[in-house]
Amino acid sequence: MRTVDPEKHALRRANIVAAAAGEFAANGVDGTSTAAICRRAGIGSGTLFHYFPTKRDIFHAVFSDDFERSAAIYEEAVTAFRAEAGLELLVDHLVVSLADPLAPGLMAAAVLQAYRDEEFGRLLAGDEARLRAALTRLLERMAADGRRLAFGPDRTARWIQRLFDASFLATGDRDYDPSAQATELRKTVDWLTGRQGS
Amino acid sequence: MRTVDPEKHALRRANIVAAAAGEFAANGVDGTSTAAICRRAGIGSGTLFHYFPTKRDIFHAVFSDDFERSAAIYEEAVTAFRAEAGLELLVDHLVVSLADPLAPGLMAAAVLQAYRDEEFGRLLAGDEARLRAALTRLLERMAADGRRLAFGPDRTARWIQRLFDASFLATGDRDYDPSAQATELRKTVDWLTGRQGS
DNA sequence: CCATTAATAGAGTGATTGCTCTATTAATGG
DNA sequence: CCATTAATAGAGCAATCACTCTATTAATGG
Repeated sequence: MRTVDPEKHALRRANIVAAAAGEFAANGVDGTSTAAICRRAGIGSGTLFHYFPTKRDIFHAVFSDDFERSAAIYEEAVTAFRAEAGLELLVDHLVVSLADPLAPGLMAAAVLQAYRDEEFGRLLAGDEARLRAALTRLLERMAADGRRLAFGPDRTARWIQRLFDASFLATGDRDYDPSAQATELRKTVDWLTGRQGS
Repeated sequence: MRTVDPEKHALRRANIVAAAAGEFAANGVDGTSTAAICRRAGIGSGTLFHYFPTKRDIFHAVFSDDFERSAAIYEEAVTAFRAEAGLELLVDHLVVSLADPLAPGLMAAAVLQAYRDEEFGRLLAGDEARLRAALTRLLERMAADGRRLAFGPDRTARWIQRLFDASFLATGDRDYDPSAQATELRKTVDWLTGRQGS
């Protein structure tokens, strides 16, 4: 008999996913050929389809791997003792993910895919909903503590999300300035959440 | 001899562009086949390529037609007597274009295309730059009139743009509420531009 | 050290792609 | 009413696509 080493298998799988992410970010789902993924990953097509049944499944994997990690952070933020600390945890997480150079391309590819691929749409909506739920719960607590939010907790949560969505898109700009962006992002979030300051 | 009627020609061309826009918004550039455009426009492939040399050119036309109309509005806004009125004109224009149901799909398609198609990248960057220049000039005048902007004029202009970019993406959501969205958008712009109020 | 089977490569396949070419129709000017 | 040519359709083509199939290698457990 020969058994499968789950650790080695996961590693090889992750290597393919990483190569695919680069291609998808640059060319979108339909613009990426399975041959291009193979070339970048340094494998043959037989190997690729040994790990994933279809190209679509590779695309799903790129995101669901990431969403799992994010869900853990959302959970942690909600259970924070101070609501402010929880919000800060979420904002930090988002600011960090802004640093990923693949982010704008992957985001654009995801928007298009969500239209045509119902399963992927649900995947994406799930992550959005989890983040919004976490933000909303924290904002509700802050409002109860006397913070004057710009809008209701749920709508303010949406705006924070939207702000980051927009920033993801902006990271593709040639003159994008990460540190100025992060500072301004935090200041805007502060305004949305009614934090005192200049 | 037989001459070409420029008006009829433009009309037929516009019909193809409209059909193509719908396909591109739903499936992206690579996900849209020229056959699909023909089907939707109700024409044969021979006709399609009689009006446009390549699929890429059709995609460019979808945007450059729109950018021309926008450029005229930017121009009008900058030459407004009161800077506030000019800004309002721009915001109104953006809010109106948010109503286009194709907006989020086209935006996603555009982001991906900009990576791989240098000419299109310049086209897109040109419109962005024109809008930002108009916003910046108006904000500079407002700052000189005593308005206290959230950031410098140029960076505030960027944030206004980004806010709308984010809203374009949001219009794809199932529970998108246009009127609440517009109200909140204006309130956020008011904050960014230091307008007094609640 | 052998049986088993996971891992891999790459040639091959039918379907689809963007686009060309040819033929036909119909509108215009004289 | 005819010559000219814009407008249109659709068959056809080389290239590319996602994916399958077969063969080979190499790692594991007994």
